[in-house]
Amino acid sequence: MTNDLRPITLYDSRTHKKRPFEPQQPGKVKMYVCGVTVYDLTHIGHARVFIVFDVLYRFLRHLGYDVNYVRNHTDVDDKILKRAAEKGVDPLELANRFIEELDRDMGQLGIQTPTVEPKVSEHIDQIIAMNQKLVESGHAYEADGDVYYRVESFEGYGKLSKRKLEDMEAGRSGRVEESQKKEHPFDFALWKKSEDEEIGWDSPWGRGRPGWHIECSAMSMEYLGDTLDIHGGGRDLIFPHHENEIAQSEAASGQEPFANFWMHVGMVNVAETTDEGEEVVRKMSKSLGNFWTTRDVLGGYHPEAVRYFMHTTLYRNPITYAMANLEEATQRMEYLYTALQRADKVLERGGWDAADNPPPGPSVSDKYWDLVDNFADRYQEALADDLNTPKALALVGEVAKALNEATQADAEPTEKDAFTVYRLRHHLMTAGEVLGILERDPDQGLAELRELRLDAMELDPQLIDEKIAARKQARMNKDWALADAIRDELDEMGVEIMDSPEGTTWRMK
RNA sequence: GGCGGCGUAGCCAAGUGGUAAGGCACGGGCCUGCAAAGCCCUGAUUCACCGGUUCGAAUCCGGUCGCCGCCUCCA
Repeated sequence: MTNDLRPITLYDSRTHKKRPFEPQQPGKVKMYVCGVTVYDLTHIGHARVFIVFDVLYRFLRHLGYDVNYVRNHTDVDDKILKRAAEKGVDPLELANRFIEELDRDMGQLGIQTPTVEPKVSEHIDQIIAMNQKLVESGHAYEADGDVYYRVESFEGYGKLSKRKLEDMEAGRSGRVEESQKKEHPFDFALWKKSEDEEIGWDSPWGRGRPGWHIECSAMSMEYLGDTLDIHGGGRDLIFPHHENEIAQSEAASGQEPFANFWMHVGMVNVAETTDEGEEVVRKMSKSLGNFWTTRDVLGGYHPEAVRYFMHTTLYRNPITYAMANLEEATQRMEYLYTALQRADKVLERGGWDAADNPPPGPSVSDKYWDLVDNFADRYQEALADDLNTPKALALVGEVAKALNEATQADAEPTEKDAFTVYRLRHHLMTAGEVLGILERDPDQGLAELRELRLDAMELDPQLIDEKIAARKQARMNKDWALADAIRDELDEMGVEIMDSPEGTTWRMK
């Protein structure tokens, strides 16, 4: 029954506190996440946000919640118009192209498709209707074909970002839009007049296009109603984007709050060396030009390694993108897949397999009884605490270690041993499903992981296989000197070999 | 100037009142023809610093220092 689903706790950045998450309708979650303005390839800051909410989406459904997850594409925006003009292409075509690129990258990362992915260009009517409502109620005003939100008309303005209009220094960031048309410097555009050559739609205020913030209000309310259970996005959207969404949405609907929980994902930082040779860690951003595209990162690292890396830090904290961290994550993925591979081999040795012919239960070795029995609960508890993925990974590591320990022996396993391995393996797989890792067959996963490094070093796997075959021959002849020489040769190529009863496997160092 | 966050072992990183998870690196051992992989053992009397509250604080309060983010492009 939906009423007795496991409760979870989430940190709400509006109230700056963790509190029990209670959807308005028991068991049904309305979640809206701000997507990307599609005028370029995504960077890994975007990827982090997508991964975080993907895990939340997976976890809620894992617990049995019914989740209505809406994540938008902003396909009408001045940055898109600018880029399209530079390239001499149609803005919507440009946007669609980058939506396709985004889908490709996020698909590779194993991001599950949200329930709805609305586009601004397909919701112009809703945006105009909301603007009309705001103008009629005095929260917005028309000025020479533009429509502006009147921030002073909304008492709660600043409640999310905890700032007061009078405390803010207009122009502090050097990005204030000069406009004589506005009544107040912080009034923001709901609708912008379009010049003839610009994209535009007819409206009560003439031909124009939506401003930046209004689309999220209009589209979230279209699909999820006046009050969202969860609204998420990157931390840098708190002000002004989410602040403005609150002002628009609450003023338009008369309902408060617009969202019960605000979740904000920490920034991805990048370490750089200054001209003085100093190491500094700064936020990755387009304007600083220090960003890595998702595409580039996936060219060098496995998608599951990228996900693992993202899970090593709490989603609210900043994370530093660095090669060493991605390499460590890669190593951990290899460790986890190796544990699964060992489990499969042990089951096979006993005449069973995990899929069609599992070992009979329910008896489990005493040593692992607690772990097998409590794992699911402990794992859920970790994630139910505001998505504590580092803790979840610690538990995953615990199961993998137990699995490795339980598969130390080369002997044929007893029924009890095999069933223990089978259960531990199952837990590891289930845990992986929620985090979006370990979704490949172990052999496949390991092959993919090493393939990226193979490519990086421009090595031919066939050559490696040949050398391993030669070494096998030498070992059968007990020509240890030759066998070791071949191994050293492989080692210099960065190839590490592992002998086991089932034969020799290898991986990239 | 305003608002917010962070500072935990060599490195990464959980823990927010009950006596410091986990990972990487390092060292020792088991296994191995030798290795690797895997397994076992090993590391903070201590959580930036100072003071306070408390039977008890990394966790709460006050102050100091350092770093970062936002203040209408930003995930």
